[in-house]
Amino acid sequence: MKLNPIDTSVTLKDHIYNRMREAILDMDIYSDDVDLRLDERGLAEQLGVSRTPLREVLVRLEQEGLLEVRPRRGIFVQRKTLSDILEMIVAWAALESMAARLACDTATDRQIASLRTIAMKYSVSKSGADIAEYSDDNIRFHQKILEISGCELLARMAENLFVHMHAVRRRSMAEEDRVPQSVADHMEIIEALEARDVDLAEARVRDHTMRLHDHVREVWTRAGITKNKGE
Amino acid sequence: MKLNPIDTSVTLKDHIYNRMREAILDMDIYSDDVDLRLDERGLAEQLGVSRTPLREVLVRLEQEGLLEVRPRRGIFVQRKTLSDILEMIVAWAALESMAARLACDTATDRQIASLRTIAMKYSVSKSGADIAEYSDDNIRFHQKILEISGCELLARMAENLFVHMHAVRRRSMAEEDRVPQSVADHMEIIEALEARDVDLAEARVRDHTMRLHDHVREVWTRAGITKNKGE
DNA sequence: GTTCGAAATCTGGTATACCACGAACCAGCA
DNA sequence: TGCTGGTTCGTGGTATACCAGATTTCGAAC
Repeated sequence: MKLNPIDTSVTLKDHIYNRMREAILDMDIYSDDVDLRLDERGLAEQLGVSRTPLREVLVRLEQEGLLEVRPRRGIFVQRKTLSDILEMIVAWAALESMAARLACDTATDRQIASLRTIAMKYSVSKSGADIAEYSDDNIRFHQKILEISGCELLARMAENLFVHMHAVRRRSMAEEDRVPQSVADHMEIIEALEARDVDLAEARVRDHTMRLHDHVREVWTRAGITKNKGE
Repeated sequence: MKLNPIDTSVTLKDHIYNRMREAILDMDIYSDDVDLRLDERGLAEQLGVSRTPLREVLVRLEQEGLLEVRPRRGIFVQRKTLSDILEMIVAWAALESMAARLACDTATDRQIASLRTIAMKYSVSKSGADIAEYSDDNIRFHQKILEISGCELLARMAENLFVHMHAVRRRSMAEEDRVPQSVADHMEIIEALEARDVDLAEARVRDHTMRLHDHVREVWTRAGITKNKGE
């Protein structure tokens, strides 16, 4: 007989955190008619827990930049401004380009090969693939680079940034016509990694991400979203 | 008569946070005989507050990597492993080298000149200056680069990393003989920025920080601190 | 009809009490 | 003496109650 230890470390707080995070990310926070205000007591009741653990979760979500707690005023889901988004992409580029450098030195051939598996998926079937699916694989590709860098901190920090990209996607960040370019970029990145060319790999990763940066700025600005409140 | 509005947004929690953070950073967490365990009730009593706001602060400090809360076990100040420290320096290098790129494009001549002010201070009087003081100015120099990049997020993320460098300093990270090299590096960085040479500035910032990385690895390893528990 | 202000009410902030898990201790047995 | 199992105590986790600032509402005065 064999028993696996039951995981008692998963506390109520963790469940609340996951639920809340999920719920927030699922919100269409840029729609005109959403209510960004959250009712602490109401949430606690919905979740069937008291305010105390909920509040600790809120503190955490606030630090991650998903919420804003205004004392005596209310708790609000944070709308990212264009400027916020752009800064996050810059930081992302910084982290991932460094990861590419490290990967050149430390990643195994097998690990680099695993990138191909992800990237190839769409070089062949890109025609019928829908954007959402590509977007997921795209993120996965970038996460993989961070992973094979061997630097967990870089990966973790980038992960926190990726979270906020969910909302951006809704605003038509990834149009269909960008997919071929993106796929091509990925291939070039892989080649640089395979060649163990530190500077080239860094540059290609950075440029790739910064292209997204410029694109987002273009699209959002064109859509007239320049004000700070989102729209 | 003019009255500034009293800042009601500074809540009790903020005070607790500052106190706690200060106290933790002041601890010599690598000494053999320190007690890394914190008593929640005891702290609350010392601070003269109840456990509730304290706990929210603890959640925050945990997320910042200063504490570790083990359910039903206790709250512990986190000792950074050598590997943790090295990863933080890598991430720092990533963020700051990107900041240098941005600064080349966007910083004003005046802003770059302000770097000289900080850097020069020790090129002339480095003889009698004590390490702690240099270390502070060193951090200030790097913060300034992040600041003039114009990207607040980069600066904020780096700031979170710098926090953890306090403890590192205690472990003789900044020996006297490294100061001249450091000062020289700073000057070269400034020159690259003045020349608006994006790639060169990035490389010099990165290399400078990675030299620290290698140095720390050297020193800690030589001291026999390879185990995960600190020592 | 408009404006001003007081009171009711809603919100997050804080304090307190209770609960469940874990660790340490101790008694009883082999 | 050494091991086992149960009890106790200490810890963090959770629930609840109360507090104070902020907002809203509504009525009285103009």
